[in-house]
Amino acid sequence: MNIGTAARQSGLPPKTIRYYEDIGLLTADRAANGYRDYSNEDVHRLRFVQRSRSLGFSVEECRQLLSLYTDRDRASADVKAIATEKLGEIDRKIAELTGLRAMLGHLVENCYGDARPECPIIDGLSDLTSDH
Amino acid sequence: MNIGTAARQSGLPPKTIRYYEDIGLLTADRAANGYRDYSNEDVHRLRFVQRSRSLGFSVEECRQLLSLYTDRDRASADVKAIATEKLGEIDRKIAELTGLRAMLGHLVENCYGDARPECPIIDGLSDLTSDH
DNA sequence: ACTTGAGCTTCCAGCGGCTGGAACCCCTAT
DNA sequence: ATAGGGGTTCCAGCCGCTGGAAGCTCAAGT
Repeated sequence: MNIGTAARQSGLPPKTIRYYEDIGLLTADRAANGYRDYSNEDVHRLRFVQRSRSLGFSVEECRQLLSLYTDRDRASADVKAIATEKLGEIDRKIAELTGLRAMLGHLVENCYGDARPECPIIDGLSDLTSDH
Repeated sequence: MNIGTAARQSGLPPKTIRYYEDIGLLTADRAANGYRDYSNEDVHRLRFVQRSRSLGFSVEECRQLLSLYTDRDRASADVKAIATEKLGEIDRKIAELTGLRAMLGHLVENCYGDARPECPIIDGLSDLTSDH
């Protein structure tokens, strides 16, 4: 199967698949004409990476997960450790964004948003400690 | 005031301040010896950018906000429009992360995390549609 | 048989937002 | 005089792609 088909089936753009090969994440066979040739198993791995990426794993983490995915004898604890760590990161990001949201939301709420120059948002960005 | 002092007072690393000057976000005077020379007003602007960045505004948005900040006659509606748009982005990000958190959390919860190779996380990454 | 157009190949460059490092200059204290 | 801790420039690299150019190959239509 050519890269375009593999792309459609995995949900990854061809460019990205080539990039993954470039960085040694996933390799593919080559057909006689030099085209990359993907097996169904290759497509499974591509989908696996696509999903892992969309769940917030970095490419390096995907590399680890992929080797755990391939190693049928790995301990589930190894996988869980990576996933749990990522869960913590996601939680931290959510907390951070929630804090930002509260702060920015507060500023926006207090801004009349009319033609006048008085603007609590600008004032707030100038000095977040004071009361707006 | 030298760049190091401005850095300490604004909360931005000197490298970042030079970078901002490079991309034309904030310029500084030069002293006779060629050193950048920051006024208190410059430091205010640096802090303003630092805060805007930390609230999730892109550098380009900071450029807009900065010109609104500098323009004492601007309408607060202009500022509010940018901030409200950003608020929407933050909300979308939070929603996305919350979804990820739920999915990954579900996978992690169902994984024993022991020495056995059975692993719902790996299975889930292989095929998110099936039941784990 | 020839052309067209889609799809494949490689390689190089650039995005955003810094950050590290090299090589050099300047200022102050000892 | 010298040592250090500033400052200056410029170039390169991080991550994870993405766009584009130039050139192949293949299948379909005329």
